[in-house]
Amino acid sequence: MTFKEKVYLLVKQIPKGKVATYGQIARLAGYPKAARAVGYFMKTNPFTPFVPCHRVVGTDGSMIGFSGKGGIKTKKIMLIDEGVFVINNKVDLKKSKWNDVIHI
DNA sequence: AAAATGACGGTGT
DNA sequence: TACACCGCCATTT
Repeated sequence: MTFKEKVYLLVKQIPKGKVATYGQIARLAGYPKAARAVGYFMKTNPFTPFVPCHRVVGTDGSMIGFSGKGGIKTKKIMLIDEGVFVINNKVDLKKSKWNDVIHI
């Protein structure tokens, strides 16, 4: 199992209505500082329909990346459509972060 | 094999 | 709070 495959598996497990950060995926995959590599995998993901890369955002909820059609706007719409709280191009991680243990 | 690139993250100013 | 730098990893050239 390579780091790359772990990343894809983790991203595939992100439930609808939740999002994860690049750093979080990297950490779960075993390399806490490989966030950049994770982003690279999302960009060149060979399993586009199976890997919901639009559910992966920056550590502060910033919607970076997504070079697809419509760019950031499309990503934002998709997330909102799934029930994720999005405010000003940023995801409300307090409510929509995946694997967030703390819940008030 | 070495250097450059990129959908990042943390720290400093 | 916002911007700039440096460090990290995998991939590409």
